Amino acid sequence: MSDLLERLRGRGWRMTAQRRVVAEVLDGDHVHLTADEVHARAVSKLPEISRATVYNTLGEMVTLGEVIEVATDGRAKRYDPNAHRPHQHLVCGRCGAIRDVHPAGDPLADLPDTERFGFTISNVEVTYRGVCPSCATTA
Amino acid sequence: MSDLLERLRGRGWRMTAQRRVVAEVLDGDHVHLTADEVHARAVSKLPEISRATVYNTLGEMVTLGEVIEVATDGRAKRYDPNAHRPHQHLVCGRCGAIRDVHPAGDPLADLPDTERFGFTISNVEVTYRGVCPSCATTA
DNA sequence: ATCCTACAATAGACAAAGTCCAAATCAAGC
DNA sequence: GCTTGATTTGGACTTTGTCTATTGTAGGAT
Repeated sequence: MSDLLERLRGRGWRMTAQRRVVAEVLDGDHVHLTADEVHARAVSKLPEISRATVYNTLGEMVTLGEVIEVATDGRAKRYDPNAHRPHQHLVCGRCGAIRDVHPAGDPLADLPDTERFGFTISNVEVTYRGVCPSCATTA
Repeated sequence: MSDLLERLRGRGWRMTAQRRVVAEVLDGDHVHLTADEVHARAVSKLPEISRATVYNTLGEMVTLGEVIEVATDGRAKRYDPNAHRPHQHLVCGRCGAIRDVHPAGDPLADLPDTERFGFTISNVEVTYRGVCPSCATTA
């Protein structure tokens, strides 16, 4: 289960109770928590953990490339532990629900050289926006 | 030149000095200012304009569909006046520069039904990330 | 041209999300 | 079990954005 924790340990990451709890809370599929949500859940397992530590830890996991930061709504950033399976996101504009999706095709190939302005492109983020089934029925 | 202003006027938008200034500041190609940047520029044309008014005005322009809100970095939202020419964004991870780009193909068509989870999808946002030429030379 | 009135602008308090720092604590190698 | 450098902590601070009560004004009516 806890792949994330294993990966981090395997990189010689110094292990502390706080880091373990953050990794446990964040691990899983279709998980896209904000820093505050991570903190709230972490507190229930380790009451004295501070907000600063949660922010630090999430930032380190992002730097290590084990977690991806997604900005789906211009509010709080969300953290996606599924960094090793390339995927995109499908977001409900009403309730904010997020699903991981796997489109066919390669969006990078769709961008002609003339449209690259000399940039060295390293990745592409695709966000599909719409309304989820349960919001759709609630008019 | 000021297409944005024209479009707004044409919709019966009540015109005030403040709204005119915001529209003028925001108009153009490859423009992606934050609300505070818009405010700063607006102040230089109309010193007594307030931050709240800039936020209100930008929000209204978004609601009217004349301006698009883009969240490229999880920090401040940026405002893109180019709402009537469908396009995507190319972002430099170092300096934050943003260019409008026009990829070939339709990313929506790339998402199979089985990956739509019953959502009604209304639009797709593609963000290419990389390093711009001038940041690349500055090692 | 002037008057009305609903809509718009303002200042400033407030809130949410995140960063920074100096001091205290602790994991892990010896 | 020490030592030490990495980690955690709490709280102040910053940035970004929202809300509200009050004042101002655009534009139609007269």
